[in-house]
Amino acid sequence: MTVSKTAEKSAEKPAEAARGRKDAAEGPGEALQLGELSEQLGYVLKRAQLKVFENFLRCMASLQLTPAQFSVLLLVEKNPGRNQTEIASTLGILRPNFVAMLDNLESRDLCARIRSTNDRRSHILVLTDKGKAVLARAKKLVATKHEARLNELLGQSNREALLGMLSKIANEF
Amino acid sequence: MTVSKTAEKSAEKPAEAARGRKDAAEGPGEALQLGELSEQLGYVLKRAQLKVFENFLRCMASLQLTPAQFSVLLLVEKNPGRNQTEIASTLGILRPNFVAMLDNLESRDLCARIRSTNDRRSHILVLTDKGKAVLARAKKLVATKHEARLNELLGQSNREALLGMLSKIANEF
DNA sequence: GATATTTGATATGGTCCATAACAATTATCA
DNA sequence: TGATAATTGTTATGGACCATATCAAATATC
Repeated sequence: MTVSKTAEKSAEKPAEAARGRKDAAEGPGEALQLGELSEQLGYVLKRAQLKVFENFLRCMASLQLTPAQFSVLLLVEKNPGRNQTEIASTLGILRPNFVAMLDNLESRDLCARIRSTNDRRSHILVLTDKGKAVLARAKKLVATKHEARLNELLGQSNREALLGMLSKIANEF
Repeated sequence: MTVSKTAEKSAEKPAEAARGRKDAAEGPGEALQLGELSEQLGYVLKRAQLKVFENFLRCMASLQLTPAQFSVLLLVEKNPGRNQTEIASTLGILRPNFVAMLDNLESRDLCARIRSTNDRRSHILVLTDKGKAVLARAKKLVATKHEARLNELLGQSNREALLGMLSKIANEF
């Protein structure tokens, strides 16, 4: 069995795992030198992203929503009446991979596919009432538990600066 | 056939893909609203990370090094004589998954496993001469093509601030 | 009306991540 | 000392995510 979406274990905390065994027996001085690694933006970026997702999953454990699912619900709420192709591609999800994702959300009655009358090929996406309610609760959890923790760690203005720089990288790099 | 590590196509540029088809026929106004999504740190963080890795792979195309492989070479160079468990866990790689990675690097004669004389269970890791040479070239490519581009985009001081905040998240979140 | 395109879907394969289990070796301690 | 436990590298395996090819139905194009 594997840990499902809501992973709790995460099996390897980078720095801590390296220590912890030999140290007790051989003394303190066995920690590896990260060296230039800690200056590599890609490396640190990846590490930070994993931590943030991990925390997001913990905060959302009660609602069982992954970051990707949360983003779909947000986007459908903001843009009701769009079809699968539009929603998927805006999120960078390939259409084939979006099918199973929607199957999941639809089976949990969070969103619904509706055959379009204009174009009977496409499925219009909308949130169900339950979907809207769950999303509302999810937003609150994210705001009070997740983003709040980041503000606490970085400070409000730093957090905004960080967001700005990341957006710049995401859009202009 | 799939595109190997050095992906060039990347199949879905989030925002651009959504437009591009209907637009030409139906006019401009069909872009989806990202809404609160663009304020979600996790979302933007993930997007930025993908862009950075993508650029890294392009810069390293001539050396065929992935970010993960680069990090292994860097760490082994900085900490010669450590065994697989130590190197892997410092990088957050699980030992079983590290085996194939080392098989690859070793088959390309970039690093070598040496049976330890102290503990004949463990394999000491070192860079080969070729490994050192390749790593040196890799560092130059990263500095001149990859990190330079980031400096250009963000500015030196912003880039450092970004790195600091990401480190904080990676270590203290 | 013949041909091409788009949409949602299926099948499939690759990569990465995580767990269980094993043989060889070493550590522990009764 | 010798039985038991723990560690190292490894294999096997399965899940999650990503990417491509292909399909039938519907629509667009010419």
